[in-house]
Amino acid sequence: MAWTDERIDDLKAMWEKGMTASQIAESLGGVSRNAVIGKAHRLGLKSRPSPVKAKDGKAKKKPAAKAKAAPKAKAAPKPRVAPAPAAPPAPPKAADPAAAKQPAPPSGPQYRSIGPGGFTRQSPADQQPLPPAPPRRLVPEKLDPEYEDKTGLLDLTERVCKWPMGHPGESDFHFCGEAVNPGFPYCVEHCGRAYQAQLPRKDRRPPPPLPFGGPRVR
DNA sequence: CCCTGATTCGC
DNA sequence: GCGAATCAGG
Repeated sequence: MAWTDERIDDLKAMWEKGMTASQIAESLGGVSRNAVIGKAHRLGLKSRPSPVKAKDGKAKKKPAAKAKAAPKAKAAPKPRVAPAPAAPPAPPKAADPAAAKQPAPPSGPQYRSIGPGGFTRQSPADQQPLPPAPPRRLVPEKLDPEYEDKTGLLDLTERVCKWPMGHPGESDFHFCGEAVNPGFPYCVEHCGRAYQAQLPRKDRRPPPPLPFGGPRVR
């Protein structure tokens, strides 16, 4: 992402407004916190309460060219930004009383596998058919105070589980909010639901019929 | 751990 | 010029 005049103006305004580099980076989009800080300094915007002391005078030696040439020795420098999961999130299931009880102990073959984050994929035998979507409300109803402290849209960060609970627009809609399985958008439990093991093709059962013969059109 | 800003230096 | 990597304090 290039630093257009417009983005630079936004950066300046936000920086001077006291927003943190992270907030600015998120707001601008397409740049990291480091990029924002680096740019701010290049623009001469510096100086803000920094947690790091400005050690002066003595012994402020940088370890100099330390390791900069050398660290390439590290075979796998881990990228700071985790790649987005290839698989898009599976559609969340509604809170369904019937689904609360686990199915009887599996009598059929079990297909399980371990996901890349170490979670156990849900066996197809355990998979619940998606219940039909309830009627949707287009405008959120008034927020139920009971859910005010639940994880809402604005509470989502890279490290909380983004698995939706309930339905958007309803008063009890919120997100799981547990600590994520590192590198994934969901907690371990919900990774197991989002990334599911596949049956061998030949054994695959046809998908349940879609309600009223087709996807909804909005 | 999480956050923060500062700095360096390969590109 | 850019920003990832790193540092260092809270």
